[in-house]
Amino acid sequence: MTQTGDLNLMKQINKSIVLEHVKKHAPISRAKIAEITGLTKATVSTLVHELIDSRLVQEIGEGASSGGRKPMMLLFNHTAGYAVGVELGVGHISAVLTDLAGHIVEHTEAAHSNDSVDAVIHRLIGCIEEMRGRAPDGPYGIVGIGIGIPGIADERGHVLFAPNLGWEGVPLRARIEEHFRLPVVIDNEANAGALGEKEFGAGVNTSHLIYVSVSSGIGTGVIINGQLYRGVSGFSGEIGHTSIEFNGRACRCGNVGCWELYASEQAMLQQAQMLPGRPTDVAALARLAEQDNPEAAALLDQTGYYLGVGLINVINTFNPEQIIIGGSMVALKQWLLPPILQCIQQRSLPLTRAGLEIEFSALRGRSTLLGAASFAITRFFASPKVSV
Amino acid sequence: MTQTGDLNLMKQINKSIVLEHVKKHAPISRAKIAEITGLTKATVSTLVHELIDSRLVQEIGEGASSGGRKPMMLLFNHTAGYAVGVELGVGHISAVLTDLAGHIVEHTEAAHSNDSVDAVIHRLIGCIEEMRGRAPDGPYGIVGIGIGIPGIADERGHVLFAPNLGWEGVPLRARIEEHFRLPVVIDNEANAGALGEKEFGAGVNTSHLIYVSVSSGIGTGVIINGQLYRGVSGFSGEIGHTSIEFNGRACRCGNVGCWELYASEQAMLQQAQMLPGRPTDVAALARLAEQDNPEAAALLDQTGYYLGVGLINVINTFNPEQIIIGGSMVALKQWLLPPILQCIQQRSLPLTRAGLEIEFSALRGRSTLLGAASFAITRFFASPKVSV
DNA sequence: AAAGTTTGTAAATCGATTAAACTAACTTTT
DNA sequence: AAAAGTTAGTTTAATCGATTTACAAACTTT
Repeated sequence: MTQTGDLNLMKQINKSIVLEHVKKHAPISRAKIAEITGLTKATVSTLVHELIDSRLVQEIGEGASSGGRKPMMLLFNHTAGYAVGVELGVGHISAVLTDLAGHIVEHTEAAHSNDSVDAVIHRLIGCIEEMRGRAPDGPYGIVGIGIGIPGIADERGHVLFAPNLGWEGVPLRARIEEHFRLPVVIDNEANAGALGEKEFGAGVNTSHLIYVSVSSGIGTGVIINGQLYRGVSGFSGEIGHTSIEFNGRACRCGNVGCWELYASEQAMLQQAQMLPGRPTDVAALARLAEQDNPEAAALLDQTGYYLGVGLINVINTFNPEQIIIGGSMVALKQWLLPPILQCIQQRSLPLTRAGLEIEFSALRGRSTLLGAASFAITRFFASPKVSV
Repeated sequence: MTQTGDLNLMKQINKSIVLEHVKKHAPISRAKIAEITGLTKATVSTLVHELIDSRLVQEIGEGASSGGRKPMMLLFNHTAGYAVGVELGVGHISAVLTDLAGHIVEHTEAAHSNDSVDAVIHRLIGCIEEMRGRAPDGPYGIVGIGIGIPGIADERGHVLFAPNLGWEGVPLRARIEEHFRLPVVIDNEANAGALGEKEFGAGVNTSHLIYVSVSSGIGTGVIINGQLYRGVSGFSGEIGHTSIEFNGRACRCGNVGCWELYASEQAMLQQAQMLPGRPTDVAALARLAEQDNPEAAALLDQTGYYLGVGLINVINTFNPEQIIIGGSMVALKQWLLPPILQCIQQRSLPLTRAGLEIEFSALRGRSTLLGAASFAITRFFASPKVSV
């Protein structure tokens, strides 16, 4: 049973094209949509009418005339529904409530002691319930829940492997869906981060981007042709565990000389123990660097170099349009970016480098949360019920 | 001007679904196609009628009854047209003529002295002309020409960079199209090889595969969701130039410790100079290994190990369904595969490794040629003129 | 020989887009 | 200020491909 072409598919395609244009070029008139999409004015008119009926689009009033009848301007009704985005960390849970445009309207945080799976899920449900309770009314209410996890999930929403949580084979989606009776999407935190950047962050205009989340480890999310690439079993993007030194130290993953053994926050802070004051977190190290401590500067320089080494591999592998660096190391941008750029300048192919943007996340640690919410929103628009 | 949904698109989708099924499940009846695609019998009937009219499908006779009227069996008419596939090597040109199913019906080879771009193109045109001249008659004649090059081409068919040929900025597609007045597709030889394996080789049932061509260098072709991934500017898959030792030897690409400095044929043969008889090619080394020479065995073991080290990076990056190793090293499969598998067994994540197939090309050096032909065939079926 | 199956076509219907005409509302020109 | 020209959006009829339903043809099984 392949996906065949029928009138239904046709309408679905055109309707989502129209909505996409309203979202992207708002405020916009029906005539303008017809002009830039190539659809006829009549088609756009009927589709817009249906979108207004389903409360996803609003007429906002007349726009300025350009020598004829004034156009009626259209807006995406981003408050027609809300999504919950959750980041499940080690010892920590964050959750946000966003509208359909990814604007955060509520947020909450909680610690968890990570003692048992049930206890963590209980806390998780608590956070989500809080967000649900604070959601404003809207025609669609809460459209879904997205959860970013520090590990791998399969398409059924089972957490296959989350070493830092100590989880293996936890049917998380089923557990949450059972409680809330809402669609739930589970995915890796780096994948969520990548999607967050693509939808609401530095990557809105990019279709080939790699998101590199540098925190205690290094996680990566790969977006190709505007879509997350998950690999055949959801394991793609374990670039943190590619080797940059085949005779290097053994990693707990089984490989040797993994990138994250050199360039992660953990690797850096380990080295930082030899520095004055023994900084134990990024902020402390940043303070030290601000005081022009030469050893701190050298350590940051070296970490940037290691990041660059791995990024060159990413560049030569994917030839991406954009690389976005997220995670806790974003705070060190001013010290890390120069050595990263220098390393890439020296070692990468000029033609591959051309047109490549390397940026730090501008979402200030919320890329994963927004990406998780985006999972739910995307699923909402893809569902046949709304059939946009 | 986006691609919108209209009746034309609808028909195009369904028609290619029908043709795809005829190709894949031939011989097959109209009723069976309707059953497995979900299209109605009437729709299948009219589409098949049009495909027969355009000579792409044939009725081959009645099949066995399963308790009712006998079905009329359909076949893809693979001799309706022919494609030329060319491999442009360093000092060497190969060309094949294939039918629309990728069966090789003619082939030729030629040497070139690589003295000037014009001289090489002249030779190239000669080979293609020979293939064209030997092509049987068919309703569509020669549908196109595909050329695999040892370098990078952009979407206009300009050879941007081919260091081993010494080419830079050669408008190869324009030159060949001008001469033959036929559609020409230019792409990297590894990309062609990947497509060849996907269409006609070990990867026919796979949608996420990585083709690794190990010859003098290491080239890679990445197929994701059944499609070649080319990167934003055509440079994806330079995995041969990812570093596996960040303090290693400098590579001519500008990077350091590149995989191909360790695991390519060239790297191996360089080491082989210390062996008895100083083997200068793969065949000579194979002979030495067959005589149970321990140093040769050790060298092959080491090369397999290096290949494995890089393949683990590929696996952790892409989580592919299949990895196909091609190129001149295929002849050494019996010595290389064990150390490769051992290395992967030891160092890769069990869950990522699960279900992964690692194979050597079974197309015996013709994956690039077949892939090149496949470029032309794919373009033929995608062209609006045929509008399958 | 009758009943049941399966294949493939034919005729009528449906539904979404399109093309063309039209109304509405505005600006510019005379 | 009236006339002419522009632009926005709707209405109406036409088109076209898939679907639904019906049916004829050609089998096998009972």
